[in-house]
Amino acid sequence: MDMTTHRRKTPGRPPGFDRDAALEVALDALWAGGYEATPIGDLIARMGLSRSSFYAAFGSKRGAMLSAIRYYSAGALDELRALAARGAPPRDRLRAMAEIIARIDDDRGCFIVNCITELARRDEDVRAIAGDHNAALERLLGETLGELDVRNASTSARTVLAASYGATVLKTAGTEPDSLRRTLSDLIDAI
Amino acid sequence: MDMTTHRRKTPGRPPGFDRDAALEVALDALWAGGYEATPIGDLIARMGLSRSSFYAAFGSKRGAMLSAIRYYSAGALDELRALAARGAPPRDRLRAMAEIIARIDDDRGCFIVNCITELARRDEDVRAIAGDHNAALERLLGETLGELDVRNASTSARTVLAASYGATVLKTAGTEPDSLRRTLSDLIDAI
DNA sequence: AGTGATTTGGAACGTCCGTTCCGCAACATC
DNA sequence: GATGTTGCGGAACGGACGTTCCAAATCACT
Repeated sequence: MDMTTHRRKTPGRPPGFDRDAALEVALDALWAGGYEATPIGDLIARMGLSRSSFYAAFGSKRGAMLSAIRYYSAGALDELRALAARGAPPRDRLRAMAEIIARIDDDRGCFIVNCITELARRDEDVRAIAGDHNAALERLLGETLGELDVRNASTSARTVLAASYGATVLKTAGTEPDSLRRTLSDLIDAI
Repeated sequence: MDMTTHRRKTPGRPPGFDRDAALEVALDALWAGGYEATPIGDLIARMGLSRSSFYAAFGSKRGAMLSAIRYYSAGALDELRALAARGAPPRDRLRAMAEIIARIDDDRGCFIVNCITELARRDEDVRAIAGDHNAALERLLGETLGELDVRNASTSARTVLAASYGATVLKTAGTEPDSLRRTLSDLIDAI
């Protein structure tokens, strides 16, 4: 049966900030500083909102972190899907995808990798989100690899993913980005 | 010319703990909990020494962390050198080395990888130690790869290292260890 | 304009952190 | 046994942390 009563939209004062814009700033800060090492005061200040608004919107520091991870994952997957759908030769696309996954051009490393190593062991929600993200990456790489005549695309996909994640780590420890780009490129050529 | 004065050994009360034993406990705790998330109180309690002794021995939490990283690096390199010197076929040795590097059987991941992603960006000493460690790993893998007739052993060494580090990360996020063992094994077979 | 729901700014809270400090105990040396 | 040096136990410190709370401000809707 239909509700005959008039459905009101939310009354009261509307929020004075864009949630996604704030989330992007939060991602930036947490990405650069890490979870534990980023005080919530700095986070809130950079987001440009008050403590009340922050806690109303995200519930807790951990809540903001989880939202930031989901936000990053969605953005990265979009970027990679667009890359995978291009008309370039499969190996060229794979190279570009690997470099995006490894964040070769960003000196903060891969946010997902950072989250996994810092949090996934003690936070099952982080682990679940990261696991889904990794599975999606593997699937995406596997699809592009499938366009080549390789014996088993899905096995190679995991290899490329692992090498990309490892490259991120090596880069953070000082290995030259160009050198790692070559490493990933050579691996993809060898498949 | 000789010192005619009698050289005394250190007077006063000798320490009541073994520095290396304490360091091993510190490594265990920091490995399991991470740097920021491990309170120094827990650390000291598990080490079984008083705050005074801790600060006399390591100077600070960061000092203990740096010592723990060096301790881990030395131990891991010893383990790998012993493995590399075995009489088994090169690829078998490489498989064993990759699994040690990736810490496939330890659910805390690779301590060096954890340190890199959490600390290396903001701590140049950590970055330097980790960089040296990675270079040593690459050299060790390259030597064993050199026993095979591969085109360029050093390039492949970096690939194996990156894949091992990536495997550690994937495992922490939930990927099955056996599956990753196979991934690393396949990669080494394909070289 | 009045009403009610919601956001906002900022003070305040209790807790936990890493580190320092000090009096006493323990040991080597003479 | 006396002396000098070091290690030890534990209280104490200042500051920073994540979170809560409340009065005032703001807006949608009548």
